[in-house]
Amino acid sequence: MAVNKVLNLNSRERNILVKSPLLATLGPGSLTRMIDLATVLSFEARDILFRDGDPADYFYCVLTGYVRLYRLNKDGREADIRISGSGDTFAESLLAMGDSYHYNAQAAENVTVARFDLAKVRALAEQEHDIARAVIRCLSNYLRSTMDCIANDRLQTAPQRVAQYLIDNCPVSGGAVSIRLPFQKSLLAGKLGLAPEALSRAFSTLRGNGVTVRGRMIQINDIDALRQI
Amino acid sequence: MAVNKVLNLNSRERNILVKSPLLATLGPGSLTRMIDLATVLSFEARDILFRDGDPADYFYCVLTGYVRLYRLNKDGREADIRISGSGDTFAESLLAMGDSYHYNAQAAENVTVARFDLAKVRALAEQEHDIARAVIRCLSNYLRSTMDCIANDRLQTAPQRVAQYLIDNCPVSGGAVSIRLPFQKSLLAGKLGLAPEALSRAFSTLRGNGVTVRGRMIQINDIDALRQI
DNA sequence: CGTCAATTTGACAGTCATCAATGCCCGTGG
DNA sequence: CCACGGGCATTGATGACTGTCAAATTGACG
Repeated sequence: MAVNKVLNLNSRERNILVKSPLLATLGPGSLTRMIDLATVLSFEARDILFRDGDPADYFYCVLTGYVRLYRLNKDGREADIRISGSGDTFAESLLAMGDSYHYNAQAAENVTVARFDLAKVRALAEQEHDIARAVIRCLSNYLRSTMDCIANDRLQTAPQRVAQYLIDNCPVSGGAVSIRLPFQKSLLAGKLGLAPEALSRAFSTLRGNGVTVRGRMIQINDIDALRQI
Repeated sequence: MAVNKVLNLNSRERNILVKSPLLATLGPGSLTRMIDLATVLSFEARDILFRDGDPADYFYCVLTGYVRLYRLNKDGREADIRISGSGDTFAESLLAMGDSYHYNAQAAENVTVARFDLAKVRALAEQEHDIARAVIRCLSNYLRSTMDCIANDRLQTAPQRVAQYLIDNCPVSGGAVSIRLPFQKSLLAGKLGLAPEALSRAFSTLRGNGVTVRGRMIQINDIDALRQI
């Protein structure tokens, strides 16, 4: 498994990295030092980056594709915790503490990631204020969105979660739009805490609210109508 | 509402604060400066500390009692996001960004909290490495436990969640134990993402696994039996 | 255009929320 | 210390929602 190659950091990848939330706010010196620490890896769809409980020496930043973070119960059933896309970091919370991963990470499709040595970044953050500040920002953002996720899980039904997702990912604020899902529906289902069948039925329900689905393309007649669900 | 008095920091409160995750690792200088920033407030049961959307100038650390963080859907239904107890901080993620709260905070019982000015702590964290490091630690811990919460919500049934809670809060690792719940069952229900009735029924189910409930006292015949659920 | 995987649809069961009624605990005041 | 009251917790009945399994259909991609 986990066929991956170490690659050189090409300009496109470097560009994504520089714009990622973790690095975007750094000064020139810190930025260079961080980029020098980065190793680019590529994984094929379904490859496992690491498993729950594995000893942890690295954290990651997604460059292209999507990585699925999930956990298993003892029956082997999977539950997604987060879907990380371009620019997102994961396992960064190990910068503070901990020597093993607390969830599984799997490439949802062909993926390239930047890998950072935890100990080296930890040391760097001790020296450079702006790196510590950036880490705090990232953690705060993820904490906030994770808390949002709990609230959504506990308050909203399947159609409401899907409507919410569409609203949150609309380029415009009102009227009619078309969206193209950036990944498979089964991945979206997991992200929303649903079985794929439940996502499909939620879309069916939303058809009555002016939502048309054809493959990955989704047409929305009236965004404001979705807010009322 | 929100009847509260500003109090001086007495020695017991100071002691709790010094042992809290946020302050426990600080050096003498930073510790003093942080404590000097703290204002102690007290709230009565059901008082609202702040509401979702309120402009935010402070974050908090619980000294005594429990504070409920929750959000509302548009029908007015509530969902708990976290229950903060002694030593726990909340709204600390606003140290990085944001000028308003993202959830409601309510005293679950009579409560005393330490309040910190966000801007001042932000400035302090810029100067003192150990404060930034402590903030990173706190955020990492909360992020981890919040991700755990999502996984538990999505993977476990009500009796499993309750069993998990009992296991996590057992002073010993095996055999028979008695636990006293630190708060009302309705609060535990919310913490576990359940309606109070569902918690009650989960306890009924666990009776078949050697769990006896009388008021806040819970007797467990065999902890290892709970792990098998 | 064909093949395989992804998605949809149907049928069903299980879990949990909700509402209502009853019983119990806990803190209050005597 | 005991009695009392009000809120908390339990229990029953019911329904909504979603997970699961299986089969049919569609879509993606070579």
